[in-house]
Amino acid sequence: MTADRPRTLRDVAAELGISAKTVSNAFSRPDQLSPQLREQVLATARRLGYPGPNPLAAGLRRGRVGAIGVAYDNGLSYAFDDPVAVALLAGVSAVAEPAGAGLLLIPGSTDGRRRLAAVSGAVVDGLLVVSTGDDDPLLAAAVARGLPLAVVDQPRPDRLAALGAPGTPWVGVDDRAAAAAVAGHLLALGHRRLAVVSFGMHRDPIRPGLAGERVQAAATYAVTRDRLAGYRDAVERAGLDWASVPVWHGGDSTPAVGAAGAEAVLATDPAPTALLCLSDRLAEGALAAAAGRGLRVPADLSVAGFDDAGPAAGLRLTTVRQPTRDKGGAAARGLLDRIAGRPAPPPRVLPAELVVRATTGPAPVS
Amino acid sequence: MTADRPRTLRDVAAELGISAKTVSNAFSRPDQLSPQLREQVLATARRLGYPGPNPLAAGLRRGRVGAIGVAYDNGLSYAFDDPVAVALLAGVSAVAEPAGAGLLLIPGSTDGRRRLAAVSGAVVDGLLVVSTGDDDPLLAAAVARGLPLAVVDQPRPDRLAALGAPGTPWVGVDDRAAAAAVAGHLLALGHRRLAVVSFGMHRDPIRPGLAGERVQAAATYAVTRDRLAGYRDAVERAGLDWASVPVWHGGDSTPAVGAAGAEAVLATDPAPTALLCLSDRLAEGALAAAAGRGLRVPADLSVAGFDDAGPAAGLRLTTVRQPTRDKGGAAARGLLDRIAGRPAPPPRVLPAELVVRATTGPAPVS
DNA sequence: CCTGCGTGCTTCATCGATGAAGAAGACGGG
DNA sequence: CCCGTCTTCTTCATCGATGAAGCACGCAGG
Repeated sequence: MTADRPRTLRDVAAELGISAKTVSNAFSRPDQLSPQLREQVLATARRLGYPGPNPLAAGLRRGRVGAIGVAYDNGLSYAFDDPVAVALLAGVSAVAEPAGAGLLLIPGSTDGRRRLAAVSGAVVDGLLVVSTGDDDPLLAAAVARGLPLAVVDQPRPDRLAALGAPGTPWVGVDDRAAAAAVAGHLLALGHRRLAVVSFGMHRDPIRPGLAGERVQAAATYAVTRDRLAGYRDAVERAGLDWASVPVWHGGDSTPAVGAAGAEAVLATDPAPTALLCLSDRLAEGALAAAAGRGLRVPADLSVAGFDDAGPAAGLRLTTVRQPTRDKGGAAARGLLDRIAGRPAPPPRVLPAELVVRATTGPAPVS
Repeated sequence: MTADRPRTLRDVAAELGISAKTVSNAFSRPDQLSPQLREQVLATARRLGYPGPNPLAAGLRRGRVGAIGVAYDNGLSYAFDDPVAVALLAGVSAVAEPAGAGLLLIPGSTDGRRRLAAVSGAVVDGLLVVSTGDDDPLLAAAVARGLPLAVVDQPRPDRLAALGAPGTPWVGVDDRAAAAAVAGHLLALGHRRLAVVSFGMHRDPIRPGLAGERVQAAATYAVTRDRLAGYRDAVERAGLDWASVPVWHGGDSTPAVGAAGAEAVLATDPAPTALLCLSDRLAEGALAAAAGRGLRVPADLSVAGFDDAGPAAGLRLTTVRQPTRDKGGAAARGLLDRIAGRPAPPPRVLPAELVVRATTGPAPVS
């Protein structure tokens, strides 16, 4: 039996009585040695069961490993359940794959320490940070790595500069304008009693409930903040008082949370005639809650979402279409540019548009 | 200005006049030095902008990088579009994440060389190979790495043993029995003219069309082979001739391919009254094709899928429910076991069950 | 015949960290 | 007062490869 210790370059070199470097060249730089010797080296490698240069060692020496890391605000497991996250990853991989780059999905964790350790310890050439809060230490850890970085959605470019990462490729949409558009749509339909169902405003878990203006302004998620600001813009433009609009916020962007939020705001008095949900998944839950209460949509209640992902079309949901896939692609491209030493592209605001479907209609004549 | 060269352990050590090893310990083994010194080290590290031990170098020395690789038969980009693949990844990540392991999605490529290079060069502690053909060099490359391995669906355990990887954790379902169950269901409904719409039988792209028994038997995808064998079992058990059942095969598992396949088999004479699709996505396309032809489902045509993933429930599709997510989870667990040096779990056949919904019904009385 | 250059291979240092083993001082027990 | 043990830190070798530079040889040109 042969020794079962993993083989190295030196083993192959020793077997043939040549230098290790030549064996290395046989694998990595075929032009550096004669074809005959190369064949001989490869044959010997096969015979000895040498799997080719250890990528880890090669990576250390070369300073490249051929992978980009994706750090997601929430955990991975959550990411795969969220159509928006999946679409984003699809966009990232569509760009990374042809470039030959692997995608390292960095594990999240409820334990903050481990969460950061995963970022610090990721074996990658660059990091793609997706949608984190303004003060998330995850981002600080990413910046600390000193690796090329790219950011999707949040924090915003100005915040990135403040965090010591100016010139970081950034991709997002104009959340504020888009939110104003949906709200404006509902107001134009005659709705005067709106309510908002939002996901979390801060990373830290909160007790779900109504959020006053103070809480809203203090939201560390820029996306949340801006969408709320957009709703507010439209509401005030219509001459209404933002303070009279109940804004409920819960945890993650899931149907369950959306349902809970809808229940909560529908219980307020006077009851709203239209719900502005910060995501389609929340809207999905809101629709379920409405159905549970026997409310007809849109006759009794209008519901609007945000994202236009996953089942939005199937639910005939009025929402904002975000080019989620493109966001991933553009961010990946920006990151790969930085890795290759090319200049960082400027922050990129992709278009978002209102998509009116069947879940919004004229306000009921109460 | 400080020099912008990345800092290393030695820089920090030199700054404090202590050994590099002590700095290393400050980060990795806090119990090995006094708390005061540790604080001092960390503070100095912060001050110098040292991002903590280089994961690559640490990985090389330790022989661990904290990530598992996922190699998918088709490319990544495709994977994110396929609900089955996404569910599988969700299962994998649900297990990997709490274990603190990252998920490296290995890029595919149309270029065979690069495809293999990506596997050979992946910086991981183990490889999860998902659903490859029996003779796919990808698998050989994975085996050659000498890393812990786990396989989902195919190749089957016997084939793995033949490839020099006996004892590899394997997870799948009994495709043959499950396929026999769907086909049996249709036969019990009185259908006598069945047709099959299949995805590819080999990795190499083929011209879509009808596949004779010879081609079927030569399929290098074990899953395809077994599902066809299952259909055949049921057909012959019902006293029918398998050779009279048109079996169409195309490329990927997509609605477009399914629609093309449905068109093709519906054009045969006598036209089938029931379609057996090898996946839900194919079935999705088949339903669209049927609608396009003005066929009522299931009055005029019954359609059955396989997987019970994604929109199957929404489409009210009769199908086979596979525990896709659990497959991913079990495979990941098996792989992590191997990485941790624990014995490999035996091959695991998870349950699959027929789910009858609204797309299958009694054969039309022609 | 000498110079100059390209080919093919080697030597050496290095990438950045960590395991194993060891030394210096502190401390407690007999 | 001495010895053993613990704590705290150090030294040394090593993980497996590759960039840079160098050496030897062959061949063409003057």
